[in-house]
Amino acid sequence: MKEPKLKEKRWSKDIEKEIYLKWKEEEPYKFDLQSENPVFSIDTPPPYVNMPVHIGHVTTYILMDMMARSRRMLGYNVLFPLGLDRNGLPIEMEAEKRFKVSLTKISRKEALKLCRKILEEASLASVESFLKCGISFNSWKIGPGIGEIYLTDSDEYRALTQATFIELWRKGLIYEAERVNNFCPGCGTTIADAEVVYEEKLTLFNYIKFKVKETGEDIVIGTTRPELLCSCAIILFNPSDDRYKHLEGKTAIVPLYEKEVLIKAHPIADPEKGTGLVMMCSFGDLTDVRFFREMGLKPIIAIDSDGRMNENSGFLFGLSVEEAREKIIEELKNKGLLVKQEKVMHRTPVCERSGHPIEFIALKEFYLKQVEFKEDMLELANQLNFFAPQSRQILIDWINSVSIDWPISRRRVYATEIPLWYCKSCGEAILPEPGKYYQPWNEPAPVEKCPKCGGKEFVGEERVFDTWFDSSITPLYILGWHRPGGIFDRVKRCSLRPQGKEIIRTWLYYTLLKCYLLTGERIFDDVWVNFHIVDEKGYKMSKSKGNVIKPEELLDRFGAEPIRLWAAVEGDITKTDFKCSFERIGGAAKTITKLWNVARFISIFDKCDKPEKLCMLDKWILQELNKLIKLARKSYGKYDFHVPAIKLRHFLWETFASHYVELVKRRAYNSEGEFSQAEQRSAIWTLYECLRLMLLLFAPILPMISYRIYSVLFGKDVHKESFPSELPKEEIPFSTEQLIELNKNIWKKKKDAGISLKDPLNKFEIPKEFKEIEKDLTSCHNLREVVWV
RNA sequence: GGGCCCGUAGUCUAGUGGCUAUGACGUCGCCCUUACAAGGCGGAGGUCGCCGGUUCGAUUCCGGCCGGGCCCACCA
Repeated sequence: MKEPKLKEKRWSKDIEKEIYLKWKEEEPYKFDLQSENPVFSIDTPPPYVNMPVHIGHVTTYILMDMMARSRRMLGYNVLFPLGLDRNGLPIEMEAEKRFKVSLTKISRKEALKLCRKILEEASLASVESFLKCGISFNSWKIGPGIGEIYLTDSDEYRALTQATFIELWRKGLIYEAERVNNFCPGCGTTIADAEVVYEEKLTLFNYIKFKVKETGEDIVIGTTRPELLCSCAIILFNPSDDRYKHLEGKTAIVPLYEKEVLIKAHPIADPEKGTGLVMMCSFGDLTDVRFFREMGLKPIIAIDSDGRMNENSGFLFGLSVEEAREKIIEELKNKGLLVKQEKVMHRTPVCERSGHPIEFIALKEFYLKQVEFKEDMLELANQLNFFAPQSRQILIDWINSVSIDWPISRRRVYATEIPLWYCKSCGEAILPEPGKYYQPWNEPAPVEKCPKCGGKEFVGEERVFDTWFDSSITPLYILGWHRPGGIFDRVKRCSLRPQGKEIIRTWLYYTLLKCYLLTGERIFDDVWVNFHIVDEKGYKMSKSKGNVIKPEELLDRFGAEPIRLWAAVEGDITKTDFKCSFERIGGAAKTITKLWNVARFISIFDKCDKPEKLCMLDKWILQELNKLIKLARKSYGKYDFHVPAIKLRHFLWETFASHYVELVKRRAYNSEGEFSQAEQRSAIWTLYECLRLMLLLFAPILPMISYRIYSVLFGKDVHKESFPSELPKEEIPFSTEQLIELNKNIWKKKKDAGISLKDPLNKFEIPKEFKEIEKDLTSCHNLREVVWV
């Protein structure tokens, strides 16, 4: 027997390693600035550097890689860069935890030093995992070039963030205002609505006794925020609530503080809630804010920007909100003013990053106008192609819910600085020229004299940007907008934004908004929105649940190709979550082995040229494969790898391996000389041709195994080949189903007769449609006599 | 309270107004048949969530319900 040209007995992650290290070294997927081909650009989500890579990242980047690889084979010049997010609170929070300091309480330079330390230590684990997965990023080097790995805290990136601010400022789209907004005491900064999430928390609903001044009667008010008693401005009941009609216009006395407040009917009070009486405090939530504004009530601010109670709260002064709540409850209890307490589940607004409950505090912040652009944003949302189409609605719902402009300034340290200085004498804001990275707190103003008053002294702005203000320009950055050598002017927009559905209201929305305000157009053609990877039981993976599956663990156990096949075969992640199951990934690994074995078998034969005329059986299998070529071309273009992967796998195991290979084997060997040389050549050529086409179809999904087999057997890089076009149509006298049925019948008959598959069968009836493949049939099944029917 | 999505064998999944509902994993039985036992062959397993309607005919279209997930909203 001949030696297979594929030496290794089976596929292994060691072979994978050889290949990805070679790719890392040679960078075969480098973005080609000279190419004339149409550009296909992918705005890859930049993962946070200091967080461990989640299996969800790995899976979605694998799917993005399939998109990149298939577009390359379809003739596009693909821009597929990796970015790493290094700005903002996650870094700062880790620094605070690790070094046990509050970054806002130490010197700014010191604080930045600690953050840089965290960043230095943050291993490039994510980069390493992506490499092992065979992801075809343009480059593995960090740098400013188009396609290179970019860091969101690099001077280049921050300079661009600042340039966008300067431009938006000049367009009059940014203003500063003091208004009550979401404030996270944990982070010590204002945050946007998009960063607020709600958590069901068990809270005590406290029933507190007030006295009515005029009648001396007691009334009872339920509240979850007793610590705000000092800021109580009015007490409301519903106009339809007969229990309290007699209280209209009377005065209540706030317990402990002995302050007098009005009692009034107002539809905002719900008779069903608590006792039907509600106290309005400044501020328990944003409704209160609105209410105070509408009623012209003067708010009493009880919580300061450090999250502690201020002098207005009297005996609670200096306590944190939680401490204050405990203390005041204690005090109310002691004085017999607390009637009862109920435990209620309460939807509490918390900060998405720190998990700290939100307070409502007025601070001066910069805002980017967005409310007046809602209609434009809805229009953009309708112009985009969403994959899956249902995801569009999530964006539309969010746009419709926008009610205030976007607060973009933050009182933190490790983020892009707001590039502004102020004249010390007249307060005029001084804007620098765009194009450079500025640190106003650390460097002199860009002007000598104030253009307004001629003053010569300036003070630098200390606030920084919301991280989303940085993240919302990734497409502009990767396309090199406003950058020499960039391709933005040529391509105008980014082809594809792939991202998770949980960041539609932040990353997608803000990117569309900002790029629209800057360029006047939609920045993407397509948006691909993915669901998530959950554990085997369907629960979200989290550290606290201890159900996190690390990608490294999977890569170690299976290698990348089985994970990649699983990612395609498991389901449609734009419509549903994937359950991560070792069993299923292991199942995918079998297909990798099968592909390897099939190729190894074919590699036994010496490749030959295409014969003049192909045998009917060979024409048939090529027509079968042609169906897959058609399907894959269509589906890959729509980012659907699921259906083609399933069909490809089935073709490989069933149609090709079980039926075609079994039937053609003896003709390919032709060890007894029963076939002509032309017939033998037809078999061998077709085996190779099928393998070649299968590898081309599999290449975007299984890049490493297809790369290896293709280079050994065909001497070329499969990823530099064009995607196969449809084959010319041939008439086949029998159907695939008929043929499979026929084979199965013969196998079954032999089995029932208790004879071996290679034993002869004396008489067998075969439909005459198969006449043209008679020799293959009789030889394969060892049929002595065929009765044609 | 409003909205969106989902519901097909133990698990995952394809699919369509019409043949006996697709395929995989798992499971059971038999088999080392010379590429592959990480294999081959064969079998079991389903009222396509429930109830109505449209239709000659519904898993598919429509309405309602139940179950699951997500998002939004002023429940103090």
